[in-house]
Amino acid sequence: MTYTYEYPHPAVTTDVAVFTLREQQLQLLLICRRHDPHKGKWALPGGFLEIDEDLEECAKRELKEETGVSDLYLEQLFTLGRPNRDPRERVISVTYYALAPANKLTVNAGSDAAEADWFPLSQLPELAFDHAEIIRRAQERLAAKALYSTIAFQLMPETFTLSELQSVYEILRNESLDKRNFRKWILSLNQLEEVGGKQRNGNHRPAKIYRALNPNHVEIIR
Amino acid sequence: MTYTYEYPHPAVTTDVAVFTLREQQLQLLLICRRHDPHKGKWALPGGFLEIDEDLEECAKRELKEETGVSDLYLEQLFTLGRPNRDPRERVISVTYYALAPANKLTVNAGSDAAEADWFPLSQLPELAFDHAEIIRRAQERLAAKALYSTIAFQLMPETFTLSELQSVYEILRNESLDKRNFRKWILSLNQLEEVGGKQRNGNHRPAKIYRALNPNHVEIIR
DNA sequence: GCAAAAGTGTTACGCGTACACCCATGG
DNA sequence: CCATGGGTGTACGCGTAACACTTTTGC
Repeated sequence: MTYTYEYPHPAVTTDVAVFTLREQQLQLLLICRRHDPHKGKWALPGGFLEIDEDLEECAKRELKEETGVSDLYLEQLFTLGRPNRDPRERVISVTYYALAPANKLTVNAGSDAAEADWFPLSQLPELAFDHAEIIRRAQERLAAKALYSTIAFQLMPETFTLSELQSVYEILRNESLDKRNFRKWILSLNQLEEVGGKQRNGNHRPAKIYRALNPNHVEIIR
Repeated sequence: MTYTYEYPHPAVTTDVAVFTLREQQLQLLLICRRHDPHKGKWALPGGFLEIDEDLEECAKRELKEETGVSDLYLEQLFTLGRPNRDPRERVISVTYYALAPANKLTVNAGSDAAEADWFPLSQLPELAFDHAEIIRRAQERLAAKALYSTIAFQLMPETFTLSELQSVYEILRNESLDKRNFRKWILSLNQLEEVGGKQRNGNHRPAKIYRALNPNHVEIIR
C-alpha cells in the first residue's frame, strides 16, 4: 500500500526526553537504535506519527512501545525540522519532555530499540541525529520552570519527606539550600499536605510524610 | 507530478500571529481567506511548508507573500495537530508569533488572501480553524515574556521616548505603572541609550529620545 | 499665564537570606 | 551514649512599591 500526494509531504515524528532522579542525580532515558540511520547510537525514544493520532498520543505511544514507560507528566518542548536532519527523508520532529518519579519505573526495551537505559546527564553517550540539542533545551526548560512552578513535584513519588523534596530542588538548581528557608518557602506555597505518618530511614529521627495537594497539576508560583 | 510514500504523511504548515501597537492597543494581523475551507473567514497568515525550507523560513515566506510584512522578531510558539482540524487532510501546524513596530508597517494582501488587515485583540472577527486558540496562547506568552525579558522593545520604533515605552508596558500588562518607578527600573537594566535629541509632541516640554542598545536581541532580565 | 506632558528622590514595608541548636531514633 | 538526619525561630538588608512637585514647552 502506498500513499500519493500532489505536493511533497514531510514525515512527522515525536521525540521525548524523559528525566528522572536516580542515585541523587538527574538521569535521562535513552534507547539504543537497532536500525540505520545511526544504528547502534543512543537516541531519544520517539517515532513516526500515525495519521489519525494526536501529537501527544504519539509521544506517549512511542515511549510505551520503546521503553515500557507510561503515565508521565508530559509537556511539549519545541519543533525542529531543518532539511537534511534525517538522511532518509524530510522529517519534522515535535519534541516533548517528561518527568517521572524514580520509584517503580521499570524500563523494558521494545521492538524498535535494542536496549533502553538511564544515563546521568553528565555522562551521556554519543547521540543520534540532533538529539543532543533537544536534551539541552529540555534541561534548560526544566531548570527554568523549577523556579516558577511546582514542576519538581512530578519527580516525586506519591508521598515523600521534606528532606527528599529539598534534595530534588538542590539537584535541579545545582546548589545547596538552607533547610529552614526551604521548608518555610515550600510550605508557604500551600501545595503540600501532611499525611499523618512517619518515615524511618535509618538510625535517626523519623520524618513527617507529605503529599502534593494537586499531584496532577503543575501550579505557577511567584 | 505526484509524490508517493509507503506510509501516510501529514501536511505541515506554519501559522504566525503578528502583533503590533496601533491606536494605543495591541492589534493582530489577519488575512481573509480566499479559498475553502473557511472561505471568507479571517485567519492567521501561514501556509504549507516547502520540502526544502526550514520551518522559520516558511513562516517568514508565507507572511511576506500574504501580507507584505517582513523583518520581524519571530519566535516559535507551539505545534498543534489534532486529527481533523483541517477538513482537507491531516495537517500539523507549527505556530509562531511575531512583533512589529507600528511605524512603517505597510500591509499588502497577497495572492492567497483576499485582504489583510489589523484587528484589535478585543474585536477579533470569527476565525478559521483553531486559530483562536493560537492567538490566545500567543497573547499569554507575550504577556509573560514582557515580565522577564526585553521583548517589549520589539514593538518600538528605532527611537522612542520613555513615556512611549511606558505606555507599551502598560498596554501589555494591562495596568498603569508609576512613572518614577518605571524609569528607575527600565534604566537600571542598562538596555537603553540616550540619543542626544528631543522630541516635541505638542504644547509641552519635549522628551529625551532613547534607543535600544541591542535592538535585535531579546535579553532575559531578573 | 495656563495647559500638558517631562522629569526627578525619598520613605516604608515585606520578602528573601543568613544563621545554630535541640529532637527522635537505632544500634 | 553516640551518631545521624529531622525539625524549629529570629534578625538584618535589600529591593519593590508608594507617593507629589517642579520644569519646559506651545498657544
